[in-house]
This record gives sequence, structure tokens and C-alpha cells, in this order.
Amino acid sequence: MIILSKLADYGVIVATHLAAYPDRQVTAGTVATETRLPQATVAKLLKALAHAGLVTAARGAGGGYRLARSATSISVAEVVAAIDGDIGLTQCSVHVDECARTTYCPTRPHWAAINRAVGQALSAISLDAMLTPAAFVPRTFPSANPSQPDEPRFSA
Amino acid sequence: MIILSKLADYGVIVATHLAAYPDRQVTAGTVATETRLPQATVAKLLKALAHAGLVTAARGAGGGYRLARSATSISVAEVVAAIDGDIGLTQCSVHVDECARTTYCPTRPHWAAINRAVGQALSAISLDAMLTPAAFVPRTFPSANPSQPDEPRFSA
DNA sequence: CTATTAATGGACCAAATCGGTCCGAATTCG
DNA sequence: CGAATTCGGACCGATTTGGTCCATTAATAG
Repeated sequence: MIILSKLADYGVIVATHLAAYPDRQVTAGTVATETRLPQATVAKLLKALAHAGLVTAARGAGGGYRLARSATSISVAEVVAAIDGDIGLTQCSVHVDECARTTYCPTRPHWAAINRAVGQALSAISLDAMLTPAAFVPRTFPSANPSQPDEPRFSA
Repeated sequence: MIILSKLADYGVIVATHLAAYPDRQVTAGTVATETRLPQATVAKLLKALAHAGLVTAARGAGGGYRLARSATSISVAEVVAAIDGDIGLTQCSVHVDECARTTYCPTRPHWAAINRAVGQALSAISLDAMLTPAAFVPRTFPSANPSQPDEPRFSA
């Protein structure tokens, strides 16, 4: 399974690209060619980012996009949320009321905690951090089953 | 956006239900009625879990499913992986070779770390832990931007 | 030995979502 | 003032997902 949609992935690339050249007004087409991504898709992504207030848009000739805030103050989580909507682990995380078996489901309370962990992992990295070549290493979780023989793979 | 697919969510519910009654042979139909989930879907899920070796299946009259291992030694991550496949954050996480712009993409190395964080968050909780009424509280991550005014919501 | 029960594997269909394209509104420059 | 340019939003096709069903194999009961 893949957690981030292709669009969200591209969105982070685009946002990071903008972060690399702060205070430069760039058109969607320019970003597309520079990032080697399809033009129409980049345009759509920038629209979503603008709608979320992460980038500012200027129309007309000589217009374009630029980051609304500093690269250090924008997290990856915000970019993803701007494109794919708010992050929730499960269906009932997002639409709480639509789950008919809320009363029977013993698992639901536990999702909240995992959810928060994922969210914080994504919030912990700013666009600025994405630009640095060295990888950010988050603090690891304590494993509930340390001597587990075959853990599922989490490929990088 | 929703991280876990509905099927994976249901899968955890089913697996947790099995964990609640260890060493009891249950048919797919029984699990379906007891969990209030659609029968055909539960059957499909149990097939997948059996294929992954998480549950053992017995055919014929008096047959059914049961957990292959103890509830404490099966993590939520394993259940999810059994249904949705191995967990990867982005497309290129799973199919590394299919990303044509690997050389241009500065974000890719960073995904690995986030990826690992998500995976460990899911591995940290066993089916046994899912049964306990009190919520498990994972250790929180350090935030890269502590004074962030409007973080995206991570609904529970 | 036969009938019944239940998992297994597969094909199959409908619906939702995703990725992508197009045209219209707004703005700046000549 | 008008034409070029660029964002904004509606729209559409295709892949994926969620879900169902049937034929087959296997095991137990009578």
C-alpha cells in the first residue's frame, strides 16, 4: 500500500522547489519544466496550495506563485493536507458520525494515538529541512514486540 | 486523506475480534455477524489473513479460522500489510526503479525517515493492545516548528 | 459412502477516487 | 484600449477499490 497519493508526493516536490528559490515569482509552467513534472498537474497542485494559503498567486502577465511564508514555517504535513485533505488514519477518523458500529468497535479509541504519531512525524519536517541533503532521522518508537521474527517491510 | 483503506481497517477489526476469543475456531460467517460487517467482505479478509499466515484455516464442517500466533505477537502493521501490501509512504518508496526523476528529486531521501516512523507506529501496537480499553499513548515526536500557528488537524 | 458444511480461488461488477485536460475570468503590459 | 498571459474552476476518462458471487476442494457427520 502507498500512504501518500502521487499528487501529494508531487505537491511536496513542487513546494520544496518553491522553497529553494524564495521570493521568486514563478509561473506554473516554469515550475513544471524545472521539476520535470507534467504541466497541467503542477498547475493543479499550485492551485490547491494557493487555496490553502501556503503560496500566494499573482495573475496576469508577469504573474506566478511564491511561498506565502518562510520555508522553515511550512511543514510537509501542511502541504499534504492542502492536497489530499486532512489526514486521518481510518475512515471513522475523518467522518466520525458515519460509522454505524461505533459502539461495537473496540479498535477505534486506539487509532487516535497512532494517528497523532503519523501526523507529528509529518509535521516534524519543514520544507526547509527537505532541502538539506542530510536525511532527518526521527526518534524511533518503542516496539511492542521487539523480537518479532518477520516484521513487514517498510521500504524507503 | 485517509491512510488506511477501509478494507485494512476492517481487517484489524476482524483480527482483533479473533484475538478476543483465542483458541476458538470461528467461521467467517460467525465473525461477520459478531462484528456487524458484511459477510462476503469478512470472508475475503480472512482469506488474505490466512494467506499471510496470520490466521490458520480449517476447512469442512466444524472448520473455521483462528489466530496462528498469540495476540501479543501480532502487530497492527502485519495485519495491514497482509491486506494492503507492504507499506510505503510514496510511489517511489515501493517501486524505486520506476521513478524517472530520481536524480532531480531532492525530497526522496527524506521520505525514508518519515516512512520508518509511520511503520514503527503501526508495529508498536499488538492485537492484544487493541483489546485493552485504555488507549495506548505513543511517545510524541519533537516538532520541527513548535510555535506553528495553524497546524493541520489530525482528527481522531 | 453420501450429504453437508466451510474454506479456497477465481472471475466479476459497480462505485468512488485519482490523475489529467480544457475553457473561462482576471490582470498586466504594450 | 486590447492583446498576451496567467490563475481559477468546471469537467472527464481511467485506474483503483470495495464488494459480490460461483465453482472447487476438503473435512466432518450420519
